[in-house]
Amino acid sequence: MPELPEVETVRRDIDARFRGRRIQEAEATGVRTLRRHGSPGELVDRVQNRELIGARRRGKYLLLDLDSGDVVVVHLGMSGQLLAAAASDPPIRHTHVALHFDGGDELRFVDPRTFGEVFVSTPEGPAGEIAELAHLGLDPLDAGEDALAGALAGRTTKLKPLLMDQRRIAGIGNMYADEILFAAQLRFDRAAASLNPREIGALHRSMVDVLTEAIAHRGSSLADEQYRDLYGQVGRYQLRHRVYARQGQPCPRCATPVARLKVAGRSNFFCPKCQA
DNA sequence: ACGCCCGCCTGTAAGC
DNA sequence: TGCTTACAGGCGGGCG
Repeated sequence: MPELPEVETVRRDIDARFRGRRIQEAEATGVRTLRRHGSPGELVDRVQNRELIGARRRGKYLLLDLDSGDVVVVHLGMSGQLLAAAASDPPIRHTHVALHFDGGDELRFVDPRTFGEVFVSTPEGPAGEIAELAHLGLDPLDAGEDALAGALAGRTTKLKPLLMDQRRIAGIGNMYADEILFAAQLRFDRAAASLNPREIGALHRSMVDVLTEAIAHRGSSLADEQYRDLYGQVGRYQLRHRVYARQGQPCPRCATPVARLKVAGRSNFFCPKCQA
């Protein structure tokens, strides 16, 4: 599922390919994808004849800045893809939005499971805050160790749910949470407030290292997942996963079989020996 | 106010 | 072999 590294990979590719180009025409057909709008036509009206001036990221959200000041906000959800296509390419099933750029190519939002969404927003205030994203917490790549310690302090929740709580830290999902916790040698069900300073340091270092490495390898694509980059290519970081979806395989640190434990219907992968 | 759980959704794969 | 069922999980909302 697309998390921070996948969204960042797509962001960089969109910025490189479409920045400075004008959206000549837009098609929006996915009612559920455009659920924040009264009708899909609202999005069409606000993006047509606008120039894309850059792509930013906030957590797992992709922000496409237009020359009107509006921002097209995209969340890939579980199965969303943003794909560059030529106008002559055949249509793809589950395409909910298509932006046709000058020069003939297009950007398609494809999402079978429709957990993702697309909407246009007008930033507010001097900082350009997007009201719909105001709930998002720290970006893991910007936050220092002190900020992470602050997010953990006094929390009664367990460590992994906190890492995945977008209001605290924005961009980490189930897959990278497990990889980060393995790197930090911490169990998913540790009480968040129980970490000592050394453990907080390890968690911070692991969070930055894992996410940075994953971006460098263009994200993770798994067999049962849908992630593809802007050009339809899979990522490579799944080849470096150490615990996620690797139950029964040897821990790369101590060779103990990786465990899988379902809690509240969600899978947790970890080394029962290395992580405490 | 916070923690926790459910339902949304469809392609894939396991199971009978 | 073919059909049914379980599973994957981010997020919003409801509940306690």
